[in-house]
Amino acid sequence: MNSDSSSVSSRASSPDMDEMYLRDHHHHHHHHHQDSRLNSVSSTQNDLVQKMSGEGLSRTGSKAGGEGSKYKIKKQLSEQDLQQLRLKINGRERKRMHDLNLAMDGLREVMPYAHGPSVRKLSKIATLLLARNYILMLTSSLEEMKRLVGEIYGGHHSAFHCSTVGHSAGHPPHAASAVHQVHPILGNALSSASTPTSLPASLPALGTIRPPHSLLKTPSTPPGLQLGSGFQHWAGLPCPCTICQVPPPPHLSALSASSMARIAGDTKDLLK
DNA sequence: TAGGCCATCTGGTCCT
DNA sequence: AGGACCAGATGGCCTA
Repeated sequence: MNSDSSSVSSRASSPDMDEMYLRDHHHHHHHHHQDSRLNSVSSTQNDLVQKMSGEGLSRTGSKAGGEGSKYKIKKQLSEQDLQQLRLKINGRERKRMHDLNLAMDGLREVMPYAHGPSVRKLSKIATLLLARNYILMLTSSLEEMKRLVGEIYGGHHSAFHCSTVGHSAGHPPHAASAVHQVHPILGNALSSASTPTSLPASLPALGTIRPPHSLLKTPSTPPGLQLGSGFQHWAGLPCPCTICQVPPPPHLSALSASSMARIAGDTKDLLK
């Protein structure tokens, strides 16, 4: 869907909008709302009043148009200055959003789903959900790897290692298994991205995946997902001990690959 | 045509 | 004061 009307300045209006505005708003009116708004900021105060009173506009309209005090306050500035300021602010905001979209593209690039010209780009919300689940999957894979490595080298070292370095010492006993519980249902969470109401039911154990918007708006990680000191260790400095430097056995790689394939496969639901 | 996704504008708020 | 961040509103584009 967004393959061409992508987030990064693929819109016809993005990069040199300021110039366009600067040129256009003096000459003719566009039917686009952006232009009309700019006009309202600029010299055509009549247009402003008309547009504000015409329809129940948002707070944008009601505020500026309601009493006109804004104009009185800002009248100290010349209208040219006001317009320049608006353009400057708009340009900054535009750039900010473009940078955000660039970061989103960068995230898409590293996500395990099929890339290609024929594949529709993940939506933003789908990208974020997939990234989250991908991280969970990697975390669980890491936990599993640690567990298997511990089995290979015997429980003593494993226990000693973990308690010494603090990988899982701070975890409640179920912490790792909780992550493991996520693993089989990552796909459900992914495939449910477009139907967010089904998400909580699909993850009863954690109860962490919420409808997209509340998920995105919630900065704090739910208790069930807090990865604790162990995760910080693994995600940060490399562990100096020998266990952490043992390469994962081949069957673990296969496991990761299959998981990735599953996630990538589920992505198709998001790409519908 | 309805709904999803998006870019943009805009004013408010917070931070430096 | 100026910039960053945020959320609401709006309209365009695309797809089912």
